[in-house]
Amino acid sequence: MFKKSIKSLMANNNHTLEILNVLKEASLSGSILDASKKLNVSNKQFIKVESNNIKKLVNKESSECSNNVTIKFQRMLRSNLPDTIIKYSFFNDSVFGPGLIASTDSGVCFLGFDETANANTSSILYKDLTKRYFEAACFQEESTKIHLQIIDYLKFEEKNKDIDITVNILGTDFQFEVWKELTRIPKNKLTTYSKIGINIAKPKSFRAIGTTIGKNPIAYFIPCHRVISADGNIGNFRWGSNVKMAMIGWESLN
DNA sequence: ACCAACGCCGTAA
DNA sequence: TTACGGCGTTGGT
Repeated sequence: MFKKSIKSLMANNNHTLEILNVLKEASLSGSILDASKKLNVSNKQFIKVESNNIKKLVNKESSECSNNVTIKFQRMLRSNLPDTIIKYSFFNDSVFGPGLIASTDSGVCFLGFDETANANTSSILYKDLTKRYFEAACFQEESTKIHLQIIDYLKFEEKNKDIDITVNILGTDFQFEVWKELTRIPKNKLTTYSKIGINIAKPKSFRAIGTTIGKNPIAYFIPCHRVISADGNIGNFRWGSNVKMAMIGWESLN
């Protein structure tokens, strides 16, 4: 169904709204990630969004659309990690594809996606988790309540559902400052790396902000996908531009 | 403690 | 498109 639309997009010079229409069609058939993959893989242009439309999104007045996600930050100390147990679960059926979620007794410590549908212990996700918290003991545990709740949420079967999540993560002062700032970006709005810098009173730190956002341990809920390049390109994304595009597209529709 | 290298950048040419 | 400045973090001495 959306294959046809994608072809016509390739013929024209596609713009954001057209891309989003394709994503919309795709989401109706339950495969927004597949559509994003096709958009991205077939033509690099498809991840470049047209400047007027992106301007609209970036400069959109907040917040006619409020967040329905509330994040509480619980700081993890590296020195406690040897005594920490981390439980992790793989999942396969979120709107944004397969992924990995992990938590300690105090909160969620990791959430990532893998567009290559390779969510298992040989995946980049598992390597990231175990490298990040290498001192801790990690166990696979599929029935962890918070995991089930979040995996269920990521199917988005219920519209505009509220959710509160406590995250228990490792980071420097600067990193926490940046990640907290991300949670202040309203849903359905985009911003840029440099604007984040201005907001945290470090206007020249945009390069470091990119690095920090790339280390965001909790994908989607700490919404690093809402940050794009100042030139209107969608920018990079640790879990792949396809997933980023899918998230932006999804939020613009919901 | 020091320094080099790196990364979801920005912008000038 | 390319090049380079600038900024925190990291991993090597």
